[in-house]
Amino acid sequence: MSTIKEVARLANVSVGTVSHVISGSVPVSDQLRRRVTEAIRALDYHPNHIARSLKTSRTRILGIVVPDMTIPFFPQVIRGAEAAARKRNYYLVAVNSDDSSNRQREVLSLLRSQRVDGILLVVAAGQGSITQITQIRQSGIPVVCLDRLPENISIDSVCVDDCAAADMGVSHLISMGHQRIAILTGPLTLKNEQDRLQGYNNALTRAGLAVDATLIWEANFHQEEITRICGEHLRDAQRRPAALFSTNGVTGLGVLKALHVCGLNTPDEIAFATFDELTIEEVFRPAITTVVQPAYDIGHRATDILINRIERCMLDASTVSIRLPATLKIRETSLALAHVL
Amino acid sequence: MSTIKEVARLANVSVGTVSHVISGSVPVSDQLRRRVTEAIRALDYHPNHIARSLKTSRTRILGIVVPDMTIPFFPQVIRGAEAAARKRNYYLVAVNSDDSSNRQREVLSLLRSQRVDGILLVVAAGQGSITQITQIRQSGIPVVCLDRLPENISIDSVCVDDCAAADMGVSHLISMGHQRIAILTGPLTLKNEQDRLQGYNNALTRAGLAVDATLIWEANFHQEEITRICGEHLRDAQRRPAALFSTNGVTGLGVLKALHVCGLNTPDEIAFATFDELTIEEVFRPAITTVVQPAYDIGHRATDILINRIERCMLDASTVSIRLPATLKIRETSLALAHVL
DNA sequence: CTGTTAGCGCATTCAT
DNA sequence: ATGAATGCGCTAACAG
Repeated sequence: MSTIKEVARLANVSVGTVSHVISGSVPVSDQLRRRVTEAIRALDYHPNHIARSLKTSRTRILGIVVPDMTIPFFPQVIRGAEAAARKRNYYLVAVNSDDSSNRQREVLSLLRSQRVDGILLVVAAGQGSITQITQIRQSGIPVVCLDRLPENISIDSVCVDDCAAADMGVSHLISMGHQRIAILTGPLTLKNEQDRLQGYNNALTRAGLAVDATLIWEANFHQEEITRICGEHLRDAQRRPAALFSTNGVTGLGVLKALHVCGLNTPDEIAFATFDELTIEEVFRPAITTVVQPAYDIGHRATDILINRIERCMLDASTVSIRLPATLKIRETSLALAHVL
Repeated sequence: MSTIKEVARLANVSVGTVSHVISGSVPVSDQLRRRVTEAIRALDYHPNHIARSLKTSRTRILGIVVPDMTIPFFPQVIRGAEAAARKRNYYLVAVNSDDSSNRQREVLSLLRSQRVDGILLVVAAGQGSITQITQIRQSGIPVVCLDRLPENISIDSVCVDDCAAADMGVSHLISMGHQRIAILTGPLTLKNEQDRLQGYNNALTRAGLAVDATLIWEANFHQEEITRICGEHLRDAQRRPAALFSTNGVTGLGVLKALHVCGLNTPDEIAFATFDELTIEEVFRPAITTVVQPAYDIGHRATDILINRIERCMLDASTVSIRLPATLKIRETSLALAHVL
């Protein structure tokens, strides 16, 4: 790897001049500029960002931490963030936290050690995120939270309007004639899961339906457990709800697996709607009624806010909390039951 | 952000000593060690990797470049790579190339400028990758190619045994009684698409079936175009094949969309098998017969080889080419046609 | 075992 | 408009 010094020697100028033509911050005569660019090409010179960052203490790199990139929602968020970063001349690196607070601590530490200019964070499900976030911010690195918001901390954030989105989905099920509607949530330690549950409550209440605690099923993010938990509730035909709403893609998939295990058909035997697209609805059956989050936009907006913070355009602005609307895609699984019609 | 100097001052030792306790490479007395670790905690000190790397010219960071993280195959590869990297105390950052040679040049340049210790590359579909790879290797950064292999260059690589995998899928269709079998490929400029086509040819030939050029359909990676191309071929009922094999997940999805547009049912009107899982087969219909690649393993193996190269365990070893076997998941879409039975 | 110091590659004053 | 010199934070050699 050639250095700026070698370029300077070949072009027969000083390192300062090379630096100037690269940064463009100081005028350089055409002749020297040409000599320098030629030398750069000849040596296949790539400026050492490491050295540059050590000097400037800025890396133009953003980090994004997500629980698990194999959950389809997150790559979309990342793509949105990447696009926004690119537009403003930043790069984005993505890492997984495995939804583990400990691993999250590790990757955040990595990002700090790498001196990324800012961090986009989808917090892990466990405890301890607040301390981690506080430390990072104290060290001067801006953090924006996406999708999942930590509680008891004032921080820039971008996510869907969870309460309204769940309300919309459940209200739709109600409008299709269903009354006994169950909800399968992720861990309720997560604020956004709580909010989605709240939306469910709101929708029922507004429709004059009683909220039945036995129809609120809390799960986690482990596929087998979700399926087991859901299956247990569905087994008893007497108690079985007319419709089921799940608050995220992972639990949604668990619902489908549980229905499959129990030999239940949707929508004939039970209606179903979920947060997050589970598959390509055009070509696969059942076509699932879905509350679709603007994943790309969430990533994009969050990144814009983050870069604003970094570049001090928003130094004294108070916390920004963006709540984006979700979209309801009505499909087959929420059709009214035959015997209700 | 505190520095090693501040830690040294607070612990009342020299910076050298602090460095020694952090690296563990040089013995330090228990007393000083304790003082130092306390100071580190007190100051919430995070070593500046930037400065360290400038000194050591090693970053312990690996980069992986994939065409598009939203294609489910790639996150799995990345996870495998991440796990392998973590085991050997490296970190992994992932970036997208958008399957564009130009963008690939940009991100590779970024990775070089960041001085990553090694690069995992799934080459973009267009031309120009070879020059890019050659330059990187000349600069001393090891590169391992995954999934897609560039031609005319000797380089470490890990991918599925494309020819055998396609052969397996097509042979299965033949064994189900199909004779007129079409293949929908991605761009044949890609070596692995060529190999998969070769596997198709081999399977037909071995079965004594003629290879019909009008049944070889070449597409690209653009969803709408794939659907259009496939739809055009399927429209004519006279010429329609009995079965269709697609060589990757993106074209596979295009097939399903085209079938949907044409109102064709699989397997009743046309059998179908594809490379790569398109959805969660347990719960969605149609359940598609699939050639499943060991995506996680591909990432894992490639990363191991890369780190071996980096750490010189394999300095003079010749090029390593790993070919992993695929698995055939036989499901509904490849059932024999009713009128054939 | 512990302290001192040179220098990694670059951006940035400050001279000229 | 160009060049020379300084130091970012750290590691590794060396000295003690």
